[in-house]
Amino acid sequence: MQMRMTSQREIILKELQDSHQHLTADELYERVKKIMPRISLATVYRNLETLSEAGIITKLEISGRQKRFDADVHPHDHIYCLECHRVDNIEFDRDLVDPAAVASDKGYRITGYRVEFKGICANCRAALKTHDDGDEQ
Amino acid sequence: MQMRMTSQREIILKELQDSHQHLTADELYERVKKIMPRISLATVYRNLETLSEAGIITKLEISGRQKRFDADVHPHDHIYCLECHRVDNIEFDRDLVDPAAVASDKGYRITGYRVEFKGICANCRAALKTHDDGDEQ
DNA sequence: TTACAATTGATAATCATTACTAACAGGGGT
DNA sequence: ACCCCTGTTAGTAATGATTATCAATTGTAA
Repeated sequence: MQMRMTSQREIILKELQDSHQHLTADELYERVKKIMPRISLATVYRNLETLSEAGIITKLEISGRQKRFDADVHPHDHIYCLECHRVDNIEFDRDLVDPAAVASDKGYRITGYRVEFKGICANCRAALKTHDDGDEQ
Repeated sequence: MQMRMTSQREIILKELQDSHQHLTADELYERVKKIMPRISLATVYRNLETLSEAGIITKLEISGRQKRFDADVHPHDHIYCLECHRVDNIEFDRDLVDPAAVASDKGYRITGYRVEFKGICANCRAALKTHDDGDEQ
């Protein structure tokens, strides 16, 4: 992906880096506006997308925009397909993760955690293989 | 939380259970409409919320509605605060999780995973302690 | 059987994000 | 210097998911 490092892009990136936080597009927009008052919110969104496609930053997200609901309430984890966005339960030995051993340094009281795998489901693997020979995401 | 098991609520729950899937509100709405054609999408949303508050179903979600961006691209995990929705990096030994050992049964090709802790951050713990003596979520 | 609170359907409003569009900017090449 | 090409921008409209509002309905309990 070609990408010119425009001044807008540079400021957005620098503000995110300097923040040492996980900012939303909106929060970043507010910060960048202080430096470049005429910048547009759309520009912030567009450049965050571009920068994360280029691997310069990371977008934190879950499977898609819509929330999903699960009638199974016992603690378990999930895997979702990057292609079709389906979500499946997954067997994963949760004893491997010890919340107590984590992040006491941050001062959090941990009440739970989830492990979330992503990949390509069987259906989509087959579909991709037929016409495209599956290289994705 | 008090809650009458209304016919709408019952059908919504049953459809979700019978599906053995992780449906979105919209998908569930489409299914429920076949049984109760005059039901409103808002009712579906409302009852999914109510049922998950009651612990009868689970809502799959990440910290809030907005996406967040991270200038740190090395593989790492996150913890977020249920109160104020802040997100912090977390040190977690990712070698504990072996993607290859997971979910081959489902036919997925796994390309990555995240571990996401939730809890109450130090700030919010302090704030809650002063007036409410912290019982939450 | 009246009286109150919870719930519903319908729809408006909100929020986050994406799409659109006309204007602008920065190279080449000529 | 001039034109052309493409990427990018600001501004704004449109979209999609979710939540809020509200009058009407229902269930429950006195």
